Amino acid sequence: MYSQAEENYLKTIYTLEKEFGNEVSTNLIAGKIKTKASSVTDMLKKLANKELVVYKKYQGVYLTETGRLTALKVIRKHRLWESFLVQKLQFSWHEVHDIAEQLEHVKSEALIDKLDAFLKFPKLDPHGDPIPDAHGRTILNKTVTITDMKIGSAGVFVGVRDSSASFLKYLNKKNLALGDKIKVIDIEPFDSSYHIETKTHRLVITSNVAENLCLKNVK
Amino acid sequence: MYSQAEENYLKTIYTLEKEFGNEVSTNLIAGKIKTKASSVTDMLKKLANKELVVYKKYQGVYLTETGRLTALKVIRKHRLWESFLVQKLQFSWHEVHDIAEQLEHVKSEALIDKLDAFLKFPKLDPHGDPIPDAHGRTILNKTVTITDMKIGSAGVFVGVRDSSASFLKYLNKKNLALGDKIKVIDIEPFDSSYHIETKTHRLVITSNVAENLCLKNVK
DNA sequence: TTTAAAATTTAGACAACTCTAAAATATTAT
DNA sequence: ATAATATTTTAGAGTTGTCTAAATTTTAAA
Repeated sequence: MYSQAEENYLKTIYTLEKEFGNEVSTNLIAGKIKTKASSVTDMLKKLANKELVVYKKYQGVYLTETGRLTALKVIRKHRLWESFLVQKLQFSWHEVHDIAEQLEHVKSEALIDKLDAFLKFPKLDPHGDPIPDAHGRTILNKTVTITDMKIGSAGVFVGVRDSSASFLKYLNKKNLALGDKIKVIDIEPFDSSYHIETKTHRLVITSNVAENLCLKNVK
Repeated sequence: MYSQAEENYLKTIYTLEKEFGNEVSTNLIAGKIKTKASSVTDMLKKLANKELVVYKKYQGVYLTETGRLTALKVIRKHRLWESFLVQKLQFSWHEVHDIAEQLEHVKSEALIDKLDAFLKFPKLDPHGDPIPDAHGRTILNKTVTITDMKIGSAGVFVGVRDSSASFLKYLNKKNLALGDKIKVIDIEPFDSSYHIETKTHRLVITSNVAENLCLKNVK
């Protein structure tokens, strides 16, 4: 069994590897986890001793197979709990992260399997991120951001790149929700803002917003 | 916010006060929490500094009003999670304690209130113990154990004194479940065993078992 | 290619919680 | 009432995870 701190580091390294490629630097981890670089170094040594990461001084780390699987298990728990909070307890999607951050460390295989069944084995969490199964496998989730789309094309809004509470609140305010069909009406060359349309309304979003909205089945 | 360790001590002191009366001794706590007496002493000083308990050297502790309320909040969380695990996730009542022991430390008022609503504001947990409301209040739960009953009397099985997994498994095996109507058929004077009857079957239980079954509405 | 800046690691310390062993206090049994 | 025993506390130390400040290594720039 791993400690909460260890699990958090593994999860962080996993997501940073995905985002920035293979070797993850000390400072990058420190930034994400809001701790000091020296603390990160200490922990990386511990994780390396347990063969969860490969660590060479001054050269960053990457996960071993065991480390990757452990990270995926934590992510699985996090996303299942987020799904539970939104679907069953009626939380809004911007409120669930901090709570799931705690729930993900509860130790019990049976618990998470039963939760999975209770939720009818969801494949995506409330932010559109894929939920790994018990073996760490996820469905392919081929998505595209609005900045990749042409004028006139449309797709289904299935996820966000930025899942900060402030961004999610913005989406709530603008009445954009997962599952909505979104069509690109026009792109303003001057400031690269996007004119988009849903079933119920039209609006203008900045490119900043556009590159954080993930769509599927774009045609 | 209090640490997990602090919360566990408060909860333990609360239940020991209920069971053994007001001043709780160091050793009693150590036994319950499976730690050493010296560790308990250290923690009692900390809790006393925070005015959660009143502690005098060599004389045990008792909870202050704040301490009692804090303990009740933890107990509320524990029992709500146990209810969730049994009612929604189909756990059996002997499996839920250790998991609830972890879940009870998750910090979020909103979470526990929404969980309460999701479960339709249950008043008793799966073991028949009362669930405190947000203000620490519980329903009166006047029960009687079988050893207090006369031959021929009957009542509804609503709780257990001993909620160890082994006892709960025993009850499962003997097909005794909360809500069952139980009638005392006979008491054997020789070994004080009890002959009891439910809607579906009759059985003999030792006095040891009898004094751990709580019944309500006994007539 | 040497220097300046940035990133990383080491050394030493601290906080929370635990432990063992020894000392102090309380309880009990004679 | 005193001795023996049990309980509780203190002192000192270990573990995990964090921090600051200083030293080291890498990277980027002149």
